[in-house]
Amino acid sequence: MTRETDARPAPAPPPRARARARKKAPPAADAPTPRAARTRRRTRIQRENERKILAAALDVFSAYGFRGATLDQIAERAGMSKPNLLYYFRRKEDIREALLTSLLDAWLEPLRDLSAEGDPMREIAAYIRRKLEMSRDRPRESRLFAGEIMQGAPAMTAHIKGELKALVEEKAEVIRGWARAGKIRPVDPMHLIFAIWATTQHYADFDSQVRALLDVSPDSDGHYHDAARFLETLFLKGLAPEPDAKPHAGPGAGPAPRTGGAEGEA
Amino acid sequence: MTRETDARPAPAPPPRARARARKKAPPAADAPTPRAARTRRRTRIQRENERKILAAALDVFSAYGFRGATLDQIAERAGMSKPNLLYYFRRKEDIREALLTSLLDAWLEPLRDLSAEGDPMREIAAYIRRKLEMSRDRPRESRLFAGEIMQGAPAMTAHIKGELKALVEEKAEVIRGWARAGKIRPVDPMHLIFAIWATTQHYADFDSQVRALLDVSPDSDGHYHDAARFLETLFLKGLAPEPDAKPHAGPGAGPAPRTGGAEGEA
DNA sequence: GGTCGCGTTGACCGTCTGGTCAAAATTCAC
DNA sequence: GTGAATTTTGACCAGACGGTCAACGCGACC
Repeated sequence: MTRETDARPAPAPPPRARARARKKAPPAADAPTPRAARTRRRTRIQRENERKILAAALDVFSAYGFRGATLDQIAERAGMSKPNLLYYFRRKEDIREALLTSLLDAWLEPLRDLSAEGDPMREIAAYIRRKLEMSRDRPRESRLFAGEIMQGAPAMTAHIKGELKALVEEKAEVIRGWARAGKIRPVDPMHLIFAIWATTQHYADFDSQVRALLDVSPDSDGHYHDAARFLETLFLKGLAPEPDAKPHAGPGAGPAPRTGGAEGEA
Repeated sequence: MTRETDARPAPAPPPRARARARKKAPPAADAPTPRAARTRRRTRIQRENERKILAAALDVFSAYGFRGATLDQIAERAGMSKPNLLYYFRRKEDIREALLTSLLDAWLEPLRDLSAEGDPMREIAAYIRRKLEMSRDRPRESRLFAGEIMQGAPAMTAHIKGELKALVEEKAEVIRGWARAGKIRPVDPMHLIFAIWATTQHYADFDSQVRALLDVSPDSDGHYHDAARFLETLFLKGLAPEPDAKPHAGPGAGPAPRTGGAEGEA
């Protein structure tokens, strides 16, 4: 299976230069910009409608996936006609791009806040708590990203290999530092981060299953409390340094080996 | 957002009883069975082609999601024409159903093997190991189920509320028994199971992200070794009973409570 | 070697869907 | 108020997609 973007014969862009009498040459020939972006200045209406569209797209994409969502659905939910929607975003793909980009930053905020200065255990506990709150309060975002990545992240590889990777590596180094200092058990920080993502986002991404198995109604949040308790126990006890932990006094315990997470590993 | 199955205006089944001269009354009027199922006996060819179709569907559904997959794609991958495919499964939806049902059992096998008789820590470690191996060796299945559940599990609610729930509750009771016996830290067993699912399946479902962040090429499995080490540490240390754990001396604190099926459970 | 049920297919159909276009409606600065 | 710029829309389009149908193999058994 190829994976890749949406891979498929490709809808073959309708012969853009359709033979229909092209009265006046289009301003920018084949401009890939939506008409709205070609105005003198960014208007209030533009900002508002773009916001409405992205909000609607979040709803629809997160519920049905990119391919499963239709422009009509998004347009309706945004309270406008499809051609109008396409006045602001020339292609469905552009909506996806804009949506992902606009949400990614906020999504990574909790990890960004993980501070080398704080107490390791407290920092990790806070990170878990915040991630879990995000699953509870913003499940659509979680599912949106999950869906994207599951399809091979066609529209996100750049973000992942760029900002995300940089951030994750930075924080992995922080965690490694804590381990060297004997503040936490020496574990592979990358896999620790994955585990925190997986366990917390699980409650948003697989919400329907969680609720079915726990007998929680769709309008209750009760189980998040238990989840928080469990996860805090698991990670804090799982990461607590051994009682006899020795702060690794390596000769010039300088900058740790570059990532890979494999210290004495592999 | 409604969620539900694929929710949407519904493709309005093409007027089945199209006015085209209906020469002879159809055998079963409006039979919902594929033609292949109406033969006297199940032939070798039937078994073979159904297998091919389900194999192809697993590839395609897991890569593009149900809505994203097309019958043409599945047919091509199964090495047959679309009408031929529809000779074996009358509707796309039927393929989904058959596929999910045929895979669910094997998917739950590792949990089924979690035995009340074994040593708790060893049992849990084995479960994690097997789940991780499944992510590595059968990522398509993982993504297939993940995609289904993320969309609200339209075609799986029965399975989830039925077999899965029964199994999970049975095993939760086993874990509860271990906790009562002081063999593991007293934790919410449901959330423990979720955490194991989440952390292990993460490596299949979010494979593309994991590889990008870890710099692992698509044809390498190396990182699964580190993942296994990390997860084993996390869960075993996280669940290890406190040193001063007292085995909850119930009346006749004999051999660990039978467990097996749900004891005091619904 | 005929025949009868199983298996396969090319040609189609109706609908959906992403996207276009020309023109009408609205807004806004002056 | 008015004219230019911006916004909105109804009517369309072409390709994709799920599904149907009549008819044509085909092979196994007599």
